[in-house]
Amino acid sequence: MNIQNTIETAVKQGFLALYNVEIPSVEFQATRKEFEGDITVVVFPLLRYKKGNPVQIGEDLGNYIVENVAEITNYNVVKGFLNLVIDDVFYTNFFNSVYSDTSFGFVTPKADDKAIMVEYSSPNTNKPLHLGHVRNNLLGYSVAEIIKAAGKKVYKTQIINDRGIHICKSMLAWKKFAPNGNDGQKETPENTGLKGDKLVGNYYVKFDQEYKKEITNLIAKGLTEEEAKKEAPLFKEAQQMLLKWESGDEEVVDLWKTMNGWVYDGFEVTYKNMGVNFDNLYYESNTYLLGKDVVAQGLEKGVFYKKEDGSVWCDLTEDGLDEKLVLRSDGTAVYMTQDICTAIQRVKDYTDVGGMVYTVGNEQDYHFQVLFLILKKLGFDWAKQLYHLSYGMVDLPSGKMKSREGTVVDADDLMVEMTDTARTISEELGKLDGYSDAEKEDLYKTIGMGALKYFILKVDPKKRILFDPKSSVDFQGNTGPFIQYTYARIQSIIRKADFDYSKPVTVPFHEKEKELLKQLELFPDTIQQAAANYSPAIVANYTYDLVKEFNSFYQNVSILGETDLDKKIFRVQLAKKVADTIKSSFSLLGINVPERM
RNA sequence: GGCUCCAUAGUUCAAUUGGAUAGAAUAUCAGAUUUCGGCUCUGACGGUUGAAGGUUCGAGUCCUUUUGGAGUCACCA
Repeated sequence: MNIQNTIETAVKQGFLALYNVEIPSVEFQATRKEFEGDITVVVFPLLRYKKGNPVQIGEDLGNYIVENVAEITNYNVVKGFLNLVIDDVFYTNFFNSVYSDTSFGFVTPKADDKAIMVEYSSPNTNKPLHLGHVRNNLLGYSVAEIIKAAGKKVYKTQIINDRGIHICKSMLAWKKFAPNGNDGQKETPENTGLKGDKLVGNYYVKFDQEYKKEITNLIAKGLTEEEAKKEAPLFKEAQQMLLKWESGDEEVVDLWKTMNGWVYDGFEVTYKNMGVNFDNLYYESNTYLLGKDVVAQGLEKGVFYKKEDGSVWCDLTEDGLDEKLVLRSDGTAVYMTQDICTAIQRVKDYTDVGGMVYTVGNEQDYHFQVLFLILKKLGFDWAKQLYHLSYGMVDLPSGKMKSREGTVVDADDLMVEMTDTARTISEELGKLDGYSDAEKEDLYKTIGMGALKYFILKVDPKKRILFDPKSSVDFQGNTGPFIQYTYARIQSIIRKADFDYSKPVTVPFHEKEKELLKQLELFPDTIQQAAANYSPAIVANYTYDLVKEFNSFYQNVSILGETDLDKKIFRVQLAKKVADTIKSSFSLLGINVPERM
């Protein structure tokens, strides 16, 4: 039973005993450092149930709690804030009970609990991943890990947009414009050494360039821009290709398979470097034809209605939204319909799924609002547990990223750049004697990726990020490497602690030790809070606070230099627990920690 | 134009979801340590929380109005 619950019960009992009034809940906060005490009961809200002077009520409650709760030794009241002092014994017990708990803060899911499916990444297969995808991947992966740690079963998934006109553009451009590679054949990843997604991406850009030329020519011949866009031969050809693909034309489908294969190989490398993974994949080419059933179902239930031209709509005007098309007049499905079906399909495939999280940029806020509402109207019980993990754009100082114009920060390039920066800095410090080259490279990657991931994840998801590749990623202050550094330093201490420090001890606390213990105690609650808010930023900021608290302790207190054996043991244990907690909480962000750096 | 989101120190971010004197980092300046690991620590400087009203014991947070920025409003995905 945690201390807060104990006090809450006591406050309720106290209120009943003193004023004969029942209260439903009690509000807590951590006591501010300038006041004496460890936990604070906010008295003001209680005035609703018992009119009176908040200070007097605080005094009464304080008295009652000190008398009735063993762990509380003292109290004071400032305005309407009742500060309670928690006995050291409580913290000693707390520490000894979690010290060797390797899953401290993590909750194991119950067998019959519903699972959550977390979708993220979901790229198009016509271009490489860029900085925007990096934010998406890091967020999605991290939120999945956090929800898992908070006690829910999680499936990580993505839907791959592998069909549509955009794919045909790359295919067509490759077919028409690809020069021959080293072996005399048309360019492939094998004969050029290019990463598959890069190669395909180049042809997507190529298409756009040639297309623009055609448009310009047509406009010069007197067409309007609108007309030119539709009449350009390349565009018409791409449309033809899509029709062929849809009718299962063998040549087109083969090319599509080949080129998508290149892209998947390329993506796999990027995902591996980024440290993210998926439990299953959905392909739009498999799901885009689903839908007729759902439309029929919706019509039957009266959720959808048919217009004269045969198109099917969902009227959401009562909920303050628009009418939404779910089936074109020619009988084909739109994006929304596919999303409805994919959601339903997932629950069919994984029957324990009770909710879903969609990691998609905030430009689709409206889309998901509509999607969730329609699913609710269709009467699925899991529709209440849908969440759109919406995040802001990642901007560059030079302006928006546009993949067609090539003004993007490529994910692979970015990761290489981060690793290089880490290498430069680490080599200057030169603390890596005895490390093999491979170990060093591994470490540089850990640090570089740590910097990148922490930089992106520490910010609230819905805020936009301004990313300056040159100066934004720092290695000092509130950064990943700063935290990794602290971890490595603790490991150094542990390596040097060549005595048996395994036994539980009871020692009087140094002020800094108590602060650290308080911070450690917050960890389980932090995970729950981060899960409830779908926010890795909460975990990141917690870790930073923990590290700051540790550094303050480290500066003020000697660990291995302590002469009292029990104190020395406790300090090593405490340092170790802090390191373990850094490691756990960083694992929730997908960040590794080095033993040395 | 309708709807949604954002705005906090020069800069990058916090603020326990309505709680105490709005906190960190960075940059700048001053100091401590020179030892478990050097990227550690302490302090100073820095704010009318975009603006104006309102709600209440109490507002960065909620409501109204307003300014600026972004997104969205396709038989595109």
